[in-house]
Amino acid sequence: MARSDTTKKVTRIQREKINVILEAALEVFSNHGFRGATIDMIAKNANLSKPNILYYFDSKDDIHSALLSKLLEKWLEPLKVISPTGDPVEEICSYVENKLDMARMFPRESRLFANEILQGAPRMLKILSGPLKELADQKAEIINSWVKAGKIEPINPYHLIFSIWATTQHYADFDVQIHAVLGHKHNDSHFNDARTYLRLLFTRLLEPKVK
Amino acid sequence: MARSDTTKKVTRIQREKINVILEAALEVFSNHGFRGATIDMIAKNANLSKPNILYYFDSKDDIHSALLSKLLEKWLEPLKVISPTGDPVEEICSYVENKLDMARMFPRESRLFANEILQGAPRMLKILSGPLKELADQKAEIINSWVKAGKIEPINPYHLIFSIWATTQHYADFDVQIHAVLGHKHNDSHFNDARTYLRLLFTRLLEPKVK
DNA sequence: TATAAAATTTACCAAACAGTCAATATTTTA
DNA sequence: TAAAATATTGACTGTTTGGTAAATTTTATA
Repeated sequence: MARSDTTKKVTRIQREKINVILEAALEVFSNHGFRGATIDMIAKNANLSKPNILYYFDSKDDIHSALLSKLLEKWLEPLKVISPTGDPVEEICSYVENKLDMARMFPRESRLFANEILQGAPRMLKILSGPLKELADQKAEIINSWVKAGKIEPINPYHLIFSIWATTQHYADFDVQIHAVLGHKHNDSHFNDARTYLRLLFTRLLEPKVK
Repeated sequence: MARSDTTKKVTRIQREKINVILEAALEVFSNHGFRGATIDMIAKNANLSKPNILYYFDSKDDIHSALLSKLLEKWLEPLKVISPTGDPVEEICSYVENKLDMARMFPRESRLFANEILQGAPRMLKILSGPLKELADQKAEIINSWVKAGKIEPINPYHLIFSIWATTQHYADFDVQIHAVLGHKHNDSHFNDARTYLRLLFTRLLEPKVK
């Protein structure tokens, strides 16, 4: 068991080094996937020796799990914020913008997530069919109530959610492709266009047609 | 150099075994990524021995490359089909449906692609910024001409294309998540809902508003 | 500042893995 | 059907990698 897992109090050094390791691991795992990452790569990135890494974490798996659970809360937060009392179209568009902001500001987290799902989510299946599903169900119900009240056009709420996830995370996960197609490198300027485009996309979808 | 690469003619057995190997490799690479896959896994899947695999392909890399280049043509085909002379909204919606069909029928190919892009496309960058960019540029121009002619509402053509890629491939790449959230397993029934939803999404976006 | 606790490192091990090679078996063809 | 070409395999090699153990250094504390 890793030093930091005992019941004894956490030292200053432990706190610092654990953060350094997780930061380095996020970099490595998000760029290479779980199997493509090596403890040595993480160690090099963290300026620590491999055994030193394993002094703080029991195993490679352990580091990866720590990252995933740390990530989850942050990842679900924007969806939680959707409120049944707000203006429907604005609630959805704000959600889209929040997710897009996360893709821009936390692309490594997005790719860590994508890597995990892509490989069949071996370490996350329970979370997906537990907390994530429950949250999605809850928000789908809100969306349905908006449809019933005639506040937005009728749509399938689950597929609406999927399309929001897909379109926003795409800018982080497929970043390389986007830069290749747009033909410019090393800047985020396309995020402005993306925001405008996505707002239009979802506004047109949802806004009730005037009769 | 692998036996099959010589200039001599390809035998029946070579043709058959190469197909068996590529099929097995697609299964393994798409589920585990390049680094997560092993030649042994491919061999087991193909009912061949590891050295036998390496009799037909020089290396693991070689198998992977063969898969990627085989995939590319099939992957770009639906985009090529978009024609400037057709009805704009229908052309786009058909493209969406074709891409969605591919996600349903060739999820492994989609994941192989996603894995590659997610890791920074080390073996595909040139194709992305070459043929893919050119094709995207060409289609973006068509879309722009439709906008100028007032046949569709003004939108950024590149981000339209990105959102089509994102929303359709999502059903293959994030399959596990979708099944977890929808709470049913082992069937494709949600693809019907997805088709309806996506058609609505892009129709509402593009259809010129009656004034 | 002496001692105990925590942190770090050097030198390892064993398993997994990509790839080789020589021997053997099978298929083709003359 | 015999010789030649092709296909397959078992046994192997060197390397990478996750992880360990024991010794050493650094930090905290009494």
